[in-house]
Amino acid sequence: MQRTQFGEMACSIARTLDVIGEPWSPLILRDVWAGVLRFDHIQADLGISRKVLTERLNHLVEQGVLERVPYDARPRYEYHLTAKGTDLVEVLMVMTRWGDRWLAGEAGPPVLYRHHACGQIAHVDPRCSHCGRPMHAADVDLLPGPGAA
Amino acid sequence: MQRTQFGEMACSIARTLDVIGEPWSPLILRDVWAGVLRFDHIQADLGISRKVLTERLNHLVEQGVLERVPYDARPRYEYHLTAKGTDLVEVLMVMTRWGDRWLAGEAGPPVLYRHHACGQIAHVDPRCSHCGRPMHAADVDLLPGPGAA
DNA sequence: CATTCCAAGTTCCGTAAGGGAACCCCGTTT
DNA sequence: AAACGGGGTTCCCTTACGGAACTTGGAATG
Repeated sequence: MQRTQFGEMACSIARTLDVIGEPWSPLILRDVWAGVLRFDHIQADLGISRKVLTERLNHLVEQGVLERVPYDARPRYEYHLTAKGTDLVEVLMVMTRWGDRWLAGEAGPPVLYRHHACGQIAHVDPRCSHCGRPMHAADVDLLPGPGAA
Repeated sequence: MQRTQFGEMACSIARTLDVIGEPWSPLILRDVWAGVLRFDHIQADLGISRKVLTERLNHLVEQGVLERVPYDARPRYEYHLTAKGTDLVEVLMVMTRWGDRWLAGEAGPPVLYRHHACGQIAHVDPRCSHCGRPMHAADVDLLPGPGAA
């Protein structure tokens, strides 16, 4: 929806919302990450209207998060994650962690992550890039950076 | 906007979007996290319409992410993060990381995080809760969990 | 050669949600 | 008694979503 443009704000959260802030965009990325790559498959999996799916895919391609890749001599296309898009999946992984913890209820998480490096079922844990210790909301101060308005 | 309800899907991402998927919600959380706690202050800071701000705040309170706290004998209220909401800020921190990396450009990040534990300027780094090594999009397999549909 | 098939969109319409400005309520200050 | 100020509510207009039907372009079928 988003009549207001967030991209101009001096805030990386707002700018990120300009890319994936519309409803459906994160779920489209999730599908592509999980291997649901084609228009009709995504449409059926999500139950999204074809019109809106077209808009979202075009936007995500314009933003460099997805790329449109032919998979046949006929005009047939798949959507793949770019490096920029793959990086964005970390946001989804943290959302998954939160939903698992606060919304899954008795049934438990719908999806589990198995970490390649250790082979264990695990979840993502935010840590400090400098010292490696946990880095949660209360563990940081916010300071103006070089790109501050 | 979101006529489609995501909350019923067997997906923690979709369920999380039901809480903070509408436009503005993440920015409202950001403001509260950063200490902008009152209706008029949030409204002025974001430039959001008062009507939509009322709706979003009510929704976030209903979802248990914010709480409405009186700060005066007069009917005056602030919004504070609950434990559930504080946990959700981790999603914002990862969004910040992504926006800083891919969208900030020459000017650099608008905001810096200083980690209390080490005192250094740093960013959040997703790691495996089991082995502590990096955990990015390509480092996991997705498996059906106990709450799968 | 004409018909059917299919993926991938595009078009159209009705409805619901956002934007903006004005208004309201209620306790306080002057 | 009048003005003030925070925290909303109401109204109208415009835009975006949902859904279904239609289109396009190349293959496969008969």
